[in-house]
Amino acid sequence: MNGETSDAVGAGVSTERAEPAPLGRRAQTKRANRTAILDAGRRVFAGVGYDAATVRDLVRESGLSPGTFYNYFPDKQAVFRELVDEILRELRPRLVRARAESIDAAGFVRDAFAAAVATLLGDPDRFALLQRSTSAFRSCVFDGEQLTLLADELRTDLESASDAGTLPSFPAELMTAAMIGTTIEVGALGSQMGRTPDEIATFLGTLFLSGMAGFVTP
Amino acid sequence: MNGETSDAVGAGVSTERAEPAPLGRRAQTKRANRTAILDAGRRVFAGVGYDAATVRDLVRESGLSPGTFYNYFPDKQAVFRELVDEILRELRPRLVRARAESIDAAGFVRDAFAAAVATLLGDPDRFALLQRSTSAFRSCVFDGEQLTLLADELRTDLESASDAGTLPSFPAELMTAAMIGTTIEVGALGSQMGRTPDEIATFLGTLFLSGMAGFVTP
DNA sequence: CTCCAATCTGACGCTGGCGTCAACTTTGAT
DNA sequence: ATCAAAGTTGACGCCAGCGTCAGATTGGAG
Repeated sequence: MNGETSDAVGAGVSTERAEPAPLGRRAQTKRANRTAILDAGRRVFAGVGYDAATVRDLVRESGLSPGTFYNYFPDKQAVFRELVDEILRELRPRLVRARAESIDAAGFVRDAFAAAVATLLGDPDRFALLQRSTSAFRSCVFDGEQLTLLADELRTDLESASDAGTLPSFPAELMTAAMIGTTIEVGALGSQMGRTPDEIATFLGTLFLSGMAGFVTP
Repeated sequence: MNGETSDAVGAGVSTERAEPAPLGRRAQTKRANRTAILDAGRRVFAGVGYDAATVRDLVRESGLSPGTFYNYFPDKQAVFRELVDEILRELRPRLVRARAESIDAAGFVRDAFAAAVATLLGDPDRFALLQRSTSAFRSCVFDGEQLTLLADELRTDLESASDAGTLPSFPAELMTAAMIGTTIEVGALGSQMGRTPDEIATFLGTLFLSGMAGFVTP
């Protein structure tokens, strides 16, 4: 609890470092509370689904009180959004990496699905959230910026692959929609019927890879 | 579930004919009220979506009163279920016909998607309902018997086509899930981005037809 | 140690939607 | 024309969940 108040000293330092715990008790609980609410969100949304969940559920589960909740988030949607954003922020770089590391189009398609499925279905709570709140997930996802970015990146990749002749030419927007939508859909249904993430990813990869081949090149 | 009370009279007649209006005033309003509620449901669900809709909305829109509503349906879910069932009851025979009339696997796949898309997206209210209540639609659909039947028929067809060698062999359950899910998904997203039902159906047909080819035959 | 500001708390009032039911209207049989 | 049964009506009581705010608590600067 000091580090920075002594301005003379910190002059050139600080702003970058966040590690050595210059965290005051205040900031600590603040962080802890926020985390508690988000954790509660993960559990509650995974448990009863977004629609059925109430702010009170989150409050109860977080161990805080209603007033405090509203100090951190304006409503349950904000919590949900944050959770979804978190997932997408994790997914995006994974997809970028899958693209960068794969040598051909086939590899890219397969690896991208593998990354997506791993990210979305890897963790049990996340999986449950996806299963029980598909629609909320979808609408949150579609008006947030993360998915727009993700979809843009994907579409761009698809288009440049098409242009380069590596992949045939198809309606990129529809294909993007299909890939994202089908992943969510088959992910949920597939795991409901007991398929492993690997099986699901392989299935999706095969389906889309060949599916794309069905479109005539320009 | 009605029209039979006039047992003495109808002796030889009735059950088949519904036209000549042997309908008492009583039965007439009964039918009219039920219809009014279902119509209200179509409009309301299409307008604000299932989750946001309230029984009061249905009541208001139908022009009846709360008490009357509860004479016909126990809650809004029952109304929604009925509407969904209606759609599926229409879809099922269309799919059967598509299969019967098509000469090869390619035709079957394309025609089936065309039929599905036409049924689901043909009517504006239906389209809106699908767009705004995807999740409710999905869950209603998945615990109702109609989709089970539909999915079973589809899976059976796919499996026998696989066995006959007309189509390659693939995980039929996953493929079924993918086809149904992707249709809903791409249908909603595609129409949101202004694609016509035809374009959507063609896209889906092409994607899946070639997609299936990617799986090795046994 | 003192004290202000930041933060937490939970009881409170409010809203909106739910399902009911006693009173009323309509139907159709006699 | 009469009347019982069927059906309709909407005001009513109820309750879950919301967001707030006055007062209690806590952190940390002096």
